[in-house]
Amino acid sequence: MNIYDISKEAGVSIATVSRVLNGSSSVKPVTKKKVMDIIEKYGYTPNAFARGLGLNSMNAIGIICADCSDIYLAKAVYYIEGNLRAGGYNTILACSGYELEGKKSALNLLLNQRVDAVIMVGSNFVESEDGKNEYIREAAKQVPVLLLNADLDCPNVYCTMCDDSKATQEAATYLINSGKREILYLYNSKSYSAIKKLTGFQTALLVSGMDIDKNRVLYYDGSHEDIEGVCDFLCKTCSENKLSFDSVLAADDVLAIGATKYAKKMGLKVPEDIYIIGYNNSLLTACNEPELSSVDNHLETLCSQLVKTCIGTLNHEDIPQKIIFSGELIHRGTTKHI
Amino acid sequence: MNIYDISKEAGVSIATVSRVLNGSSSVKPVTKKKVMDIIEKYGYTPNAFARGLGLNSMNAIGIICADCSDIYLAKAVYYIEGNLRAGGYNTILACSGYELEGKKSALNLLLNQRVDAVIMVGSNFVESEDGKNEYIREAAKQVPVLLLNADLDCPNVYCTMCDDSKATQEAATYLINSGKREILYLYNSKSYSAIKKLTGFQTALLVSGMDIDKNRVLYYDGSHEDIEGVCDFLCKTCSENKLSFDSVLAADDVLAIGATKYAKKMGLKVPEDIYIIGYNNSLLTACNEPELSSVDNHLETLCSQLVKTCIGTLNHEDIPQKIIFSGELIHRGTTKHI
DNA sequence: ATTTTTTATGTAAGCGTTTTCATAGTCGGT
DNA sequence: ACCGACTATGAAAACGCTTACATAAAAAAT
Repeated sequence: MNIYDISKEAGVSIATVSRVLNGSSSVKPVTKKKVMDIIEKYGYTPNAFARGLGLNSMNAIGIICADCSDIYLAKAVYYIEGNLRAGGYNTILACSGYELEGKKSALNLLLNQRVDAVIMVGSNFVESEDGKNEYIREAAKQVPVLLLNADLDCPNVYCTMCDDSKATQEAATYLINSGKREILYLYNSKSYSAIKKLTGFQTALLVSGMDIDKNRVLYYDGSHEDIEGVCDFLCKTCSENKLSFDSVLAADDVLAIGATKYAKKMGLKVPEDIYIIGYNNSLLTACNEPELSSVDNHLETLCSQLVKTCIGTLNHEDIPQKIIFSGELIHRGTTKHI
Repeated sequence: MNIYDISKEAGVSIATVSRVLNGSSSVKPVTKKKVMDIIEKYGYTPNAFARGLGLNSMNAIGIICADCSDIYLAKAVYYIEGNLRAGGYNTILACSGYELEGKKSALNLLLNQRVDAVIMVGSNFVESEDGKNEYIREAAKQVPVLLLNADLDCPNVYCTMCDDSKATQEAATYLINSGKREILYLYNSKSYSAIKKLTGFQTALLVSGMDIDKNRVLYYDGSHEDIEGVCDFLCKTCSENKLSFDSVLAADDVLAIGATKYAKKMGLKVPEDIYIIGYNNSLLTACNEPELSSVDNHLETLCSQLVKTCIGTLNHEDIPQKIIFSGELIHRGTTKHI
């Protein structure tokens, strides 16, 4: 069943059928109805390949994320997919892993599929070391590239992000204002955005006239999901360095929950003895005991804006290259809000 | 840059270039190298649409899931995507929501994209009421349909699943053998598979000569992620019905964690006073306190097998229509293993 | 009534592959 | 040296659509 069959049955040319399908130029209402009826009768749908060949577009957007099973990235993919679908676009998904090679090959895969644009989900896509971002610049020469929670100056690259630096700074400032003086900062990534969060933390300390104690800035090198691993890591590191702290600011909820476990193991009471703040405000916050205070970065809004930007550029609208939202500290049981 | 440009530069016909690209029939090694060199020189990649038109396949598989931000479904999507990519297939993702209409339209979307096969992720895709599964049967007339954790008898539909009924029965039997007599069963879906789990639970009771107390089989109608909601629901329902129980078997980790919250709220000690068992063995088990015992259904194995089946059918291999794995109760802090 | 403008439709040329069929070239066997 | 059997290659059709251009029909203007 192809466009010829339809045109034959309707007694019109294939051009007319095509016009009906695309609703583009003018077709007499009578003709339109006649064609529509036949189309419905046979349940005909145009061949996407042929259409793609003609239009050089498949109405598909590629999404790359490192790991779509990550609780935070999965949410992002979900929101983005929904918005894209609502906008008439399909979503081609590629998970790349966290290594550069994987990212490059996932990107090539999508470009070969002739996606109309590429959305890269997650701060881990922009490296602090700029040379490593060359592959993104290359891709941007072919199609618009949209970054979620990452920042890269490059033509045809559009960034939608939360100001993680500011949000982290605010969270840290809250801890300081609550009288905390021994804040442990926990992070698990060295992406551009991770570095910015760290900077935000340090800025808060400096602004308050506090020293930055390098021992209290810990990088956890394990799996992004391994809560037990975080706890063990803290046990080991803290006993080795005889490290104490009165609060934890984590770059991620998993880290924060690991820290909660550790604190309890040490016999500390949360939040009486120690405050703990996570980041992402994920489902996990509800599992913790007490429930985890966490920085919310309005993921749903970010994603909806990102897709708007995406579709906007595809329609050749004039679109700002960077859109920055603010984060917000959500107070729960692991901090006492004054 | 298209196949003509390559052929011209290499001084051969486009047919030869095509043959080199597809590695199909015989091409003289010298010619092959010559063509390859030119292809690499220009970084040429064939146009996916044109190829799709010719082959009537884009090497893409459609994945439908209700909600790819669900912690369990996201994992499934992740494993499937990885396996598909390793097998040379792309993944087109469509999230359908839990309503029938959404499922139908997501499916149509994918079929219009001319995917080579459709993978439906999640037990919620097969309804107990068989009429509602007609759209799956229709789809199966066009392309192979692969179901993860769902069961449907239909030509060209292939099911890969965990025997949830048996696994649930085993978990319940464990509780009974541990001396529990007032087991609360908690569930939140009425999919085919959810019903089978419930049946497994009931079978365990019957086999042990226990009565099925309908009051202790609770259906939670709220969001799949709302731990607090589950807790509230239990507070309300249990106080209304003056319900007590000495153990909880939940169809899902979120439900189980909600139950843990409730138990603690009531002043019960876990596991001393009450045992709790979840289902899916997700990341959440590690957040609970004590850590949640949960039924693992070997998702990674399921997914890898499902993709094997998928690629097998596409290669017209002889493939069994149903593959059933066993689940396994993983013991952690919410049960005392004897 | 005639000319001009507008609207509706058809014709045919791409789009970039794959693949069938035909043909030229190569090689071993006689 | 010649024939048959392969092997390597090319020419061209097919895939199903979009769209620029051409044209016929209808409407508006004179």
